Amino acid sequence: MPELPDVEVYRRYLDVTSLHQRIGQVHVMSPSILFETSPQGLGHALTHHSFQSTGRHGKYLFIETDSEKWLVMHFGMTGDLRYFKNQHKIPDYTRLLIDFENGFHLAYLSPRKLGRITLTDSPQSWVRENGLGVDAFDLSEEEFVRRAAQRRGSVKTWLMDQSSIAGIGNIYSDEILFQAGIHPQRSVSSLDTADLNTLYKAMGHVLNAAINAGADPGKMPSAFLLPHRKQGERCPRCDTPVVSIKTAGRTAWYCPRCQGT
DNA sequence: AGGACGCCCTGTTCGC
DNA sequence: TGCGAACAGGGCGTCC
Repeated sequence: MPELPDVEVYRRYLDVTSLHQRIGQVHVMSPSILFETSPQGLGHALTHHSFQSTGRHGKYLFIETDSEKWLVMHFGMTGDLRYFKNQHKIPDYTRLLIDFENGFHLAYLSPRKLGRITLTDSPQSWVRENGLGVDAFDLSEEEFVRRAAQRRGSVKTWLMDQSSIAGIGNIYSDEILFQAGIHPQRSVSSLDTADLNTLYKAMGHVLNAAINAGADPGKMPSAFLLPHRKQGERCPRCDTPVVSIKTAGRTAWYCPRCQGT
């Protein structure tokens, strides 16, 4: 789930559940998810401190503490956050568990352990040092067009390139291209001004709509391709069977009629 | 530079 | 029904 809309939903969830509460113990169930820190490092940064605010850049979630450190979370291909009271029912695949002194807990879930957690002093520096591009929501149309002009290769690969635009993954790149009526393997250089304008608008529309749907596939607008990304499904717009191709190491789903061939 | 590919993990789905 | 293979919404390194 964890592309920009999903991570934004997690961020808002943290805001309404986990801020300004004194943290007790921190349990690292799977140390392999940590990088550039250790269970001790996490404990030192969090225990007896509290979360103050949250931020997001692309698919990364940043949580400010009152210990000078920010917690950085990434969810890989699968992941979730869960705030709950009953300690006897720790969710499956909990890799990090944070106890609050009010009796509640925050669990970071990562079934495939492809998620990563670390600490940083500054999200801005961290984003820069890790080569992330501009967040998809902070990208103006002018900058979008400028970047397109410098880009070669396929449009889907570009949308998914975190060092160019941060936040868009396989699912939402498919959705944006579907809404824009552009084939995933079109080269960026073949897009004219009108195409880029359509694509930019589709990007904003898709990401906003997905967040408003709580990033829940079942609540997406009916004109979305997202729930139909599988064999035997049909285009929600023209009823043509959807097809898939392998590209950029991922499976792209699209409508051969609405998006060309 | 772009893209294909293997790999990291493990649960779910597919195909025979 | 059963079982192994293929696949899954990410990202990194390597090779061409």
